[in-house]
Amino acid sequence: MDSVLNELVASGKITDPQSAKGRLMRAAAHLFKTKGYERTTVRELGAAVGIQSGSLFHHFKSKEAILLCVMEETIIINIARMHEALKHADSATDQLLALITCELASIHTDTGEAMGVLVYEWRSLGQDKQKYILQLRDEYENLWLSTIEQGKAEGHIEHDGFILRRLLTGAIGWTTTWYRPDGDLSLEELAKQTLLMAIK
Amino acid sequence: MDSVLNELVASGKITDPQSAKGRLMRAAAHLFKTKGYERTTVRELGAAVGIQSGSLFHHFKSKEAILLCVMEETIIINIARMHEALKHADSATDQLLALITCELASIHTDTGEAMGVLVYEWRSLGQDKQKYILQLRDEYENLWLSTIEQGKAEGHIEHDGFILRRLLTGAIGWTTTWYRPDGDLSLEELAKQTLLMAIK
DNA sequence: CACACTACCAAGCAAGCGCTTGGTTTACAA
DNA sequence: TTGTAAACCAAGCGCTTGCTTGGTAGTGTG
Repeated sequence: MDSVLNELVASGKITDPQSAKGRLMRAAAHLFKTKGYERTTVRELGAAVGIQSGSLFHHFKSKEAILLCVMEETIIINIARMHEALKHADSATDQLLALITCELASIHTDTGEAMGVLVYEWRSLGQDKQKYILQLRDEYENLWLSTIEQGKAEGHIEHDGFILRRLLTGAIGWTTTWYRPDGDLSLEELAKQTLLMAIK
Repeated sequence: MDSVLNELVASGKITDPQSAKGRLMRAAAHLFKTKGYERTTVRELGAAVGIQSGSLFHHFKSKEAILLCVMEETIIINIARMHEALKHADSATDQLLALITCELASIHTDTGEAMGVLVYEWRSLGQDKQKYILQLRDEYENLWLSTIEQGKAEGHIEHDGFILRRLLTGAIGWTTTWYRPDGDLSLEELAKQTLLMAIK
């Protein structure tokens, strides 16, 4: 299962989560998410994976490089997963639900902490790195926009496409602050309620 | 005009924006919003208002106290403005539109930068201070929830109340990243499009 | 065995941080 | 004119930060 991830690892586009580097990145995502990038020290980072702070710089050339790597791989994984999800949906409404579900899953399953970092810590990147990440995001966003336009063509959507996407981005992203996957509300039900905002 | 603000200043609940302390807080809100709290140094803060870094500590006992003060006063102002806005709306739909407009205005007019700080920098507060701010927020949130419940009673809302409020919080809050008040889209039109997500 | 390479440690440097201190200027009231 | 308090400056302290350095085990290869 999770053939999408396996394929990305096999093709070398993503660090193997089992490797030392992969474990470090997961620990970094956790600390960056819960404490914030700036408030996380390299000493904490090292302690989290059981090595000295200086040894981090054998794997990454700087603390910022760790952040960038976490962000970069997270986007790549979720673009791939989204493409996969779209394959199995037919109508525009189904596709929109698939995108919503996919984005909610990206926030609340394995890549959840990294997604939080991606959204809330981008200011800690240098300008050129910000641009690079933004470029990757564009590819992701275009998947959304074309699906929404299709929904308008089919008459299920009233909103302006750009505005709707942005409102949904906020609504979905914010769930990171309140939604708990192990609570009463299922991810599917949450996705349905979110879809309800988008269609007539 | 802006009698709400004037009254709060007159009653001593809010720092006079004209005073030295008020100017410092505005500068702090600007820097905290654009650079983030942790990446803003007391030296920058001082330079922004034309004093030495050490002199800041004549007005505030710590850097964190500045952050807390910015957040606290921002909530107080916007709770007051929201109460005022609700007075002039009749139906639940009108009231909801009023709340949406009010929250959008809080983000995109005078308190905008401070609101951004409130939303994105709360982790930089110590635990006890976080609780205090959260408490203030509860008062604000209750205004929303009771309005939404009224909308359900009148049959204009399908969503679960808590979920809808949270989705709207995200959708509205996220506008800080993309909406420009001086662009083509008016704040009223944006409010309408947001309302459109909430009602049938 | 010799060599190379990866992964790490122990120690610490230079810079920047929040904040303190002791003293000076300014404003205003008695 | 003198006294008092607020507002500020110049200097720097003590600490933490990201990162560097020189060296050492462990592992695989010819």
